[in-house]
Amino acid sequence: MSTFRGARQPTIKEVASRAGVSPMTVSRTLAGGRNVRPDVQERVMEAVKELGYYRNENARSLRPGQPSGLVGVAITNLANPYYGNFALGVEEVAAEHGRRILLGNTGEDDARERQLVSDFIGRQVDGLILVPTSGDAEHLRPERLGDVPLVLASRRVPGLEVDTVLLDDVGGAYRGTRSLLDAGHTRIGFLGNRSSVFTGERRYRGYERAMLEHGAAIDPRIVFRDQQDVAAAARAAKAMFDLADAPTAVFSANNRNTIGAIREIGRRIRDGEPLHPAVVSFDDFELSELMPVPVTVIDHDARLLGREAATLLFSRLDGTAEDGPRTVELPVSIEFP
Amino acid sequence: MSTFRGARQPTIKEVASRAGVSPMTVSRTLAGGRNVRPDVQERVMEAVKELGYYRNENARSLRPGQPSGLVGVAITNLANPYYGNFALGVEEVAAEHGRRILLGNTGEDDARERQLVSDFIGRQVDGLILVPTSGDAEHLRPERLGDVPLVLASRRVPGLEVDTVLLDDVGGAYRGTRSLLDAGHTRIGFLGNRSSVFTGERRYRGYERAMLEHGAAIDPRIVFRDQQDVAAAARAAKAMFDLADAPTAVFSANNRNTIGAIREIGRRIRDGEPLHPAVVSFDDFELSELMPVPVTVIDHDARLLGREAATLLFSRLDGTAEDGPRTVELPVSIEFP
DNA sequence: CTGTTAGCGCCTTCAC
DNA sequence: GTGAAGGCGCTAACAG
Repeated sequence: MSTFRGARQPTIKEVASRAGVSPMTVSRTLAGGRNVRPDVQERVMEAVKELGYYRNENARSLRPGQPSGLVGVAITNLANPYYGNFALGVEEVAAEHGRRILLGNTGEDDARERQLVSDFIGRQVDGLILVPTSGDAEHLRPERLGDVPLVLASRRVPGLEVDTVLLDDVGGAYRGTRSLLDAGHTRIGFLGNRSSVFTGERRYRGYERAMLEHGAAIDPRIVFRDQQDVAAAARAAKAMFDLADAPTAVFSANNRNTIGAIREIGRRIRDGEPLHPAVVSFDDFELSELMPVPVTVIDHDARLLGREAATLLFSRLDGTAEDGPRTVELPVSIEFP
Repeated sequence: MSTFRGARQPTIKEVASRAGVSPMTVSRTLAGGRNVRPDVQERVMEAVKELGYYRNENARSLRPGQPSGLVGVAITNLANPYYGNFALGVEEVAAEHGRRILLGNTGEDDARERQLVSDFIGRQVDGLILVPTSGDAEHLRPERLGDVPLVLASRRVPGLEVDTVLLDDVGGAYRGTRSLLDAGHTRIGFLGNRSSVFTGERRYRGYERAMLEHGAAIDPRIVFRDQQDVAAAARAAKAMFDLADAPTAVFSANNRNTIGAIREIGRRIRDGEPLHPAVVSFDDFELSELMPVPVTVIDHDARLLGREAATLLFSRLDGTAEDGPRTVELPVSIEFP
């Protein structure tokens, strides 16, 4: 029972000898058949089929200047449906351009991100798409990447000027908070990410701006900015509603916080508490219309974000792109209950 | 503004000449440094750093018998959080084994699956993990794959005997349906996938077995087996509840059908209909505890399924595996409301 | 301990 | 319209 040595694939030589031609003729046939007699092409294709031959793409891309046809994609958390959709968008556009994606999950770990990126470079990717973990920019500088084009998605990296696709975090959070203020709420709690997370910071800024503009006070006791998962969010919501002067409305900066908050609110309602806060959620979730409290959703399209990132990358690869780094900010839409 | 030609990476030769040694010494150093003087190693590593050199993995794996370190993964729908988690599980185990994944989305399209698989083979993947679209087995036969090991996940392909990871679909559906019967329901509707989808068929079988065993009649008018998305599921649920003799409980064979059914039920309840069916859902979903009707969930771990698939594959690659094709069937757990 | 040779699979370039 | 030579980046095998 010896170690599996990697099945040997048939090579162009074997196809050639089977078809009674030289490897060059096989190569030319596979490249479209220019300057190869039709009957010879036919013999070649037959040999290809019989042997189950597939052209070795790795050997092909060995030649300098030959693209590998690979795009390296590193995201923070594939378990989050949002990033699944993002990856799908990237994959779709890559496929449309005849490229394949190498996918890695960073889990918000800087070291893992570095490791993935260098591996991708070692595999000769034509480009990189990255949802960066809030870290330093050193390992992402163009010269460190051997000038492989890089597109950032969802978040920026401080000090790194590259093509970027973002959501309108600030505007969405502003408008969401605004809708609560317009409905008469002034005591509005905030649930969100660590401020070190780019989107966490931006969404807080939108909340803050709306509050200040309206002359509403921001009470630090109902601002919770450190929840990265549902359980933590539920605990924060509990602390918020345990206050004597609990908020009458909650702005939640992302899906995870929304689920946690609503879980806590639902629990209290089932326990008979006379609690009916309005909720605004950045990020959509399914069945939001069936929640025990009305939920306003700030919706956006992760798949589109992925498509935009890939489009940006390929425009760079095709040389269609202008020179400077570009930023695309996708709009969000507000859906009232 | 010419086309971007793929940034040329520094090669082992450049590192060698910079460090004043031969390429072999660089190669040896990078391979761990056996038989290289420490001070020379240091010089080499310095040159590597200065030049930003990354070993070209594609060139490396050109050598026959050398694994590429790549695993091809094709799934049906990355937008489905279930498969996002599955992909994550595969990625994790692959990373633990120092492998990277090439990810493709088939969208339940046979042609696309064939295309992806041949591309993966052309890129010299060491193995394949596939959630097959219910199609034929021809293009997946070992000889067509150049004997690259293949693991199927979630579904089987008729006539293809390979390593497979499945859920206990039949048992889960049986127990779920059984719990409804035990609660006194006998008129139980079924919502599910096309029977051509492997899991759709298996889950129906579990439902059917429980019903027949209990002596409950299966009324074709409340069995809907052709819904692949939420909208279709909601329509099916509507048809079901529009009947004069509507069911008192619903068994839903997957997440998409559950969401559709509950959306429809919620709508009717809001409209004042005196409707309170019990629901059993194969597949978990968030906030199921807050639904307007009690939902029993047949839960399972997609990420674990991915991990198992990858584990099966790597045991094959390491030669640890026994000979015959193996099937792993993961248990499901039932969570009552 | 280090270097030279040769060859992996493919394709550009140059003959014929 | 076809083939032979050579080289892409890397490393086993064989010197020294």
